[in-house]
Amino acid sequence: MGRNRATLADVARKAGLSKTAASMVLNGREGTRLSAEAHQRVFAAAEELGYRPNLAARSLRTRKTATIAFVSDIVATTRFAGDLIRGALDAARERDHVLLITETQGDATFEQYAIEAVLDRQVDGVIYAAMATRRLTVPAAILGGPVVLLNATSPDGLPSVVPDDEGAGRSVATALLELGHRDAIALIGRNRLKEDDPEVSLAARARLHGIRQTLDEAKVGLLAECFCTEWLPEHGYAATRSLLSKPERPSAIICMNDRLAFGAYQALGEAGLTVPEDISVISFDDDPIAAWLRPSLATTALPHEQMGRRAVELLLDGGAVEPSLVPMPLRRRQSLAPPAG
Amino acid sequence: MGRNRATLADVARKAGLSKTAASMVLNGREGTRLSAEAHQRVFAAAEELGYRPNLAARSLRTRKTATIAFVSDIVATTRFAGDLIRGALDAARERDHVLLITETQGDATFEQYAIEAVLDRQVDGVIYAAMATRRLTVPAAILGGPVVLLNATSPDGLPSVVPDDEGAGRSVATALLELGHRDAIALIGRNRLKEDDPEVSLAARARLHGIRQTLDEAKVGLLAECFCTEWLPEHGYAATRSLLSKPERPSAIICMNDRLAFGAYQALGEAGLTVPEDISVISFDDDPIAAWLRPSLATTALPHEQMGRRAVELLLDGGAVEPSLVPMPLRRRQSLAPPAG
DNA sequence: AGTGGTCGCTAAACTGATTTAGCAGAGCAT
DNA sequence: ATGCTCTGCTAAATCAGTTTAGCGACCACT
Repeated sequence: MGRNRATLADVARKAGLSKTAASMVLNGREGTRLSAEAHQRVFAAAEELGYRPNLAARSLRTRKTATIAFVSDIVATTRFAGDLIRGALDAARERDHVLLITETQGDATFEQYAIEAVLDRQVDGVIYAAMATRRLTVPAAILGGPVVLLNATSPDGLPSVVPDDEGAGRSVATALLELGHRDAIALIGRNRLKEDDPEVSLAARARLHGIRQTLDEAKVGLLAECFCTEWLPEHGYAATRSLLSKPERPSAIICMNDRLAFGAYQALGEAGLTVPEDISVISFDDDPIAAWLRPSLATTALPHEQMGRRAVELLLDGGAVEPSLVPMPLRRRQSLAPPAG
Repeated sequence: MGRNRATLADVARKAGLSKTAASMVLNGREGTRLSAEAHQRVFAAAEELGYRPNLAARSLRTRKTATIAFVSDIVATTRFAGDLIRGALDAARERDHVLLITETQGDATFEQYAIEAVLDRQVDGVIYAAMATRRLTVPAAILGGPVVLLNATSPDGLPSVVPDDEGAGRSVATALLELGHRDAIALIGRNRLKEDDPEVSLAARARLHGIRQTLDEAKVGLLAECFCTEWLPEHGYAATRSLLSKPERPSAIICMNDRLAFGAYQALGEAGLTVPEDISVISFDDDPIAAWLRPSLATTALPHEQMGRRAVELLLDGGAVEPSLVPMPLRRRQSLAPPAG
């Protein structure tokens, strides 16, 4: 790769100047006293030779690589990871940086390896990303340089970027209240583990808190709360069936994520109920399926692209120490309507 | 990042030997005549200092960075990209390599920039990935070194890795024939653009060809073929409705991808038909939704993880010049049954 | 005439590794 | 005693940049 690239020495020779002069001109150093003509000659020579600096050589001296490590537990299993990466990629490009991506698969050995691999390559900083919003402890090895936590927080008070799940909870509840839903709102997706262990999830508790807070303020109580061991369609399906077997039918269902809502749709369809005429449904995440469902599903979007972007900004431009909360926009879609009759 | 790292000189000093000796011992060079005791001392010193070589310095000399560029058009918009990357990441790790990921967003300027950025960093090779299987022309700039095309082919005969869509077409048709479906099989997702322009898609034509070939051999003809301008749920929905409006009802539907099938499910549900008792459905891709649908959707899986892996193997280990076809396994699920009565 | 300052530029050191060329000493034969 | 080979190791060059220190020419001022 990159055989026959012109070097700085080549440029200097062609311009009839020293490497020093060429280096200074090309780096646009202030305060140098090189003549305008020298500038011309260097630029012309560089242009003509198609000169591009060898960043390995440069970083040996400057200890800057213009490279950021993106270390995450799992990139593949969620379709959100791509957005996180894309946002980071965009922001990095704008700052002339590039991303070295590694995955730990939640395995300590792999993690150790991944971190050594990126540190050996002298990255300028590390974005340590989790695929589920949670609290975690950062491996000591990366604390030697700038670190930003992405979709995670840590007890060490490192800079971090997380979605505003509590705000999303408020948006969801507010949307239903505004439509006139009151005491017939059901919630699907309660989960003790997710709610109580911040190392498993921060989202569950925050979403619940946001919902509760808003409903409390309106003096409205939940009609029912269904617990689910996982947030998968089959659990949403089962929860909805159990919900419908009770005497009081809900006017609206809040699902803790879109996959649960997907299951809920299936159960509602089988029960002959139509969304939103009989029951409104709203949820969290804005998974691609939310827009594909019939009727399309109202949900609050995980702002993953924004978050990835923000992480790079924090890392390179510095900024706030307290967790950076990225708002989750509400996507109003067809699954919302005022309560029936 | 990485302040205070011990250098080779530190190790040599501590071992009471020269940098040369230390370098040779640590690299396990054959044919050197350093004593067993010298080996001991170097290893001990390196261990004690926690020495890790500075790869920027090494690669300046060796012109190897143990880094691969992964350049793709779009990583974010498809949930498959993650699998492609994960496979590549795994294979790279096994070979002590790391991935530098960039995205071109299909924009020529960004592409130019991305390629310069990775070449400046002296990557050992480039994986050039497309998110839709298609034919493309590789930018000349990366032809100076090893290149592998991932999910794409090029007219230049570069090594490439693509899914075996034709084989998938045969699997799908065979599965239906084995269940006893004959002349009442409908196909949803014909698309002239995708079928005729290899720069748009290679999958559509190959899938169609595989299906046709198998049906022809069994002397079976398609009951109907629906064209769709895009392969999205709404188009599958519309196509299925038009299909059901005709007098002859199909016993099975082949959808060109899972999103079309998702739309088909919705239309079938509304028409009061049940899958698979009334109509079998089978498709391509193995999108996560395929397993979430009720009944779960039989489909042929895009082997993205395998493909990512294969690309790295081809790049680093060398190998076949003709396109490497990765099989698409058939996922037999609940949406298949023998034709009704 | 000597001193000091500015201008325009360069030599050489430096980054941290690998690699080439070769040196000192021991052992052996002549 | 000399020459030769082999052993065990090292000095120095090299990779492609950045950075420090400073050199020679010219001018102005006392």
